[in-house]
Amino acid sequence: MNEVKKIDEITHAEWQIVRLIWTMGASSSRSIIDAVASKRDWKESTIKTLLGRLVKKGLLTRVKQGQHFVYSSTVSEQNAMNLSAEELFKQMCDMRKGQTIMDLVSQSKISKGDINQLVKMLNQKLKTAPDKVDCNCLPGNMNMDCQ
Amino acid sequence: MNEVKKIDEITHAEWQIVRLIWTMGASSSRSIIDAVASKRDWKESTIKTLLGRLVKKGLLTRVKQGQHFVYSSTVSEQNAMNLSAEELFKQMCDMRKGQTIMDLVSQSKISKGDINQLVKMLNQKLKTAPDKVDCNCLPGNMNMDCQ
DNA sequence: ACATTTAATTTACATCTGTAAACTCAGCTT
DNA sequence: AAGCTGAGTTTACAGATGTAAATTAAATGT
Repeated sequence: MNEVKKIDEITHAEWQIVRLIWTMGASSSRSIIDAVASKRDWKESTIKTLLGRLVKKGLLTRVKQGQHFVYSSTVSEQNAMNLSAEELFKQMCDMRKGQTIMDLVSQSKISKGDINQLVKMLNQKLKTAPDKVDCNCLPGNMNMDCQ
Repeated sequence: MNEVKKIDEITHAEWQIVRLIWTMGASSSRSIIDAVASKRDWKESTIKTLLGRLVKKGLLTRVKQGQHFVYSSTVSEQNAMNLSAEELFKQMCDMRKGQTIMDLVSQSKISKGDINQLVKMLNQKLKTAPDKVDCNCLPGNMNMDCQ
């Protein structure tokens, strides 16, 4: 059930674009350009280049819709977010991930519902949690597999 | 009290290097090269280039120690991890961060101590948590400020 | 049909990344 | 003193990224 295609790294500039598409749903380059341009002053060209690259990366697909194309994303926003976060975490020290998660929790707006789920999951996790997680930053146990 | 210098993005290759330094403490390029080479088959040159770039980025400093240099990091590992995670989160949709944190929690080894802290913080946070966090992916409320 | 508008494709170009060879300079050997 | 060594510096080079102008092709107006 985990049909998670390995997402090619999403760059800063690209996030701006895909987020719009996730939220607006399938869209023409026109509406994307307008949406982006209203906030970021990127030239049309720039946005088109980005759209092209995203298609090439496989993060977006497009279908001819009359004269222009309609772009839609191939991965859900939640999936992309999770994968990107996991990707970042993979290259960091195991021992300190708990604290980094603390930091994220403290900095993020989280709904009551999500908080409750989190607490539930954590309590579950607590049952089998180790007293201490070892640092894995030295070669041999380092995750150098990423990338 | 938050003397957090804005960390220049740390790249994949660079993480490998800094993690060693964080763990081994101040080290000569020799020991870094040996440590890395034992796992990754990067040429000495490569590692030297990376060290140089890290110094230029301000993530490492070095002091002449006899004939060679000793490198040490200017930011703590925890700090770097937190900032990098925050950086990534900044460009993502507010509404779904809770779930992404869930995902991270589910994928990460976390010690009992950290879990307890997390639960505590979450329970605290619950008191003032919103029922729903709004999506901020459309221009106007999107965080396009990053970078 | 011809000019104009729109959209997509190609080309551009500086900087950053991954990866490394070549070169240089201060000591160490002999 | 002359060469070897270890460590740092410079140069290299392809692919990724941010940013966009130029070009081509299709659609529409008149």
